[in-house]
Amino acid sequence: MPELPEVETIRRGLEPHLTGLTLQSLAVTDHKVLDISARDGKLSALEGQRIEAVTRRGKYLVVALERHYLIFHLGMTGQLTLRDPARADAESFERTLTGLERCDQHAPDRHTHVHILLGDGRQLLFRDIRKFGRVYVLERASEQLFAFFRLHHLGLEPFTSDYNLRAFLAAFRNRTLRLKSLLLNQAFVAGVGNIYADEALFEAGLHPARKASGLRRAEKERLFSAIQTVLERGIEFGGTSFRDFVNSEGEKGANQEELYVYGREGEPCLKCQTPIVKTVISQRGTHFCPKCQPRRR
DNA sequence: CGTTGATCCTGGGCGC
DNA sequence: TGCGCCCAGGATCAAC
Repeated sequence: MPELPEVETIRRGLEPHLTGLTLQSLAVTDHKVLDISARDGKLSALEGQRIEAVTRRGKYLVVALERHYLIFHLGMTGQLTLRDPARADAESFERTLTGLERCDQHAPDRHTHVHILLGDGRQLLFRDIRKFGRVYVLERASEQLFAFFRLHHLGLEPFTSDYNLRAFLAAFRNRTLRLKSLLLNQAFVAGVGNIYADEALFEAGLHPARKASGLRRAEKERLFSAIQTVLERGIEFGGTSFRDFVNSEGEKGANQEELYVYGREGEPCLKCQTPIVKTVISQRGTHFCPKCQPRRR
């Protein structure tokens, strides 16, 4: 679920609340989600540090403390929510709602693996049903973050000067795989996952099974723009909530209503009415319009 | 070096 | 109602 637009939505939700607050205490209840290098007691060193910034690179969310970085990757089902125990609906997660009552907060449950208590009494909770998510702790020395991103093979970062046509074209070098696989590779463009890969290929009018090596320059240029377009739209609509994604307030996004191909198998293409086709490419469900995205150019 | 496929988890939906 | 099976938005690493 959480691809760049979802992580950015969470980041924007957290940043104004977290910046300036103190991380009072941190408890990890399932150490599987904790990166091995952080399991040696480095955690207590975080307590008492002030939160200076909340940033993002690809699908990684970075909380910059005074002397450390606390990094979250949400995997497939990860959720990072801000909870105010003093709020009226704080406990409603655990009881039956009636009438117009709403519950936008997640009370901790058996899937909540990291509990962070903040200086103002609120909590930052990391919850992840499938446990594919990870939490990393780095010392905040120069180059540490850069090395972390290099270790995780992160490629071009959309919406930065990093993401320019020259670099994009260069990233096609020695690539023979299919377009869908290329887009899922974080070493190509960081932050694109299964949903936005399908949407970007539709936006660019490119068949997902075409080889990266077979694209003309004009087609690469279309893909370059399309990736930005679909990510931008995803952020604008607050992320895509198919199953698990919620923002930092526990609310669903609206981008699932704006998708052209993902999850629309058999439904008419919104541009040409041709039924959307679903196949499997590199073990991932792949959706496309056979008419708008022809196999041969 | 690039690419492919298996694998880590849990829960929901579906068919029987 | 219950059970088994398949599916799910990600990243890594062994093997080719």
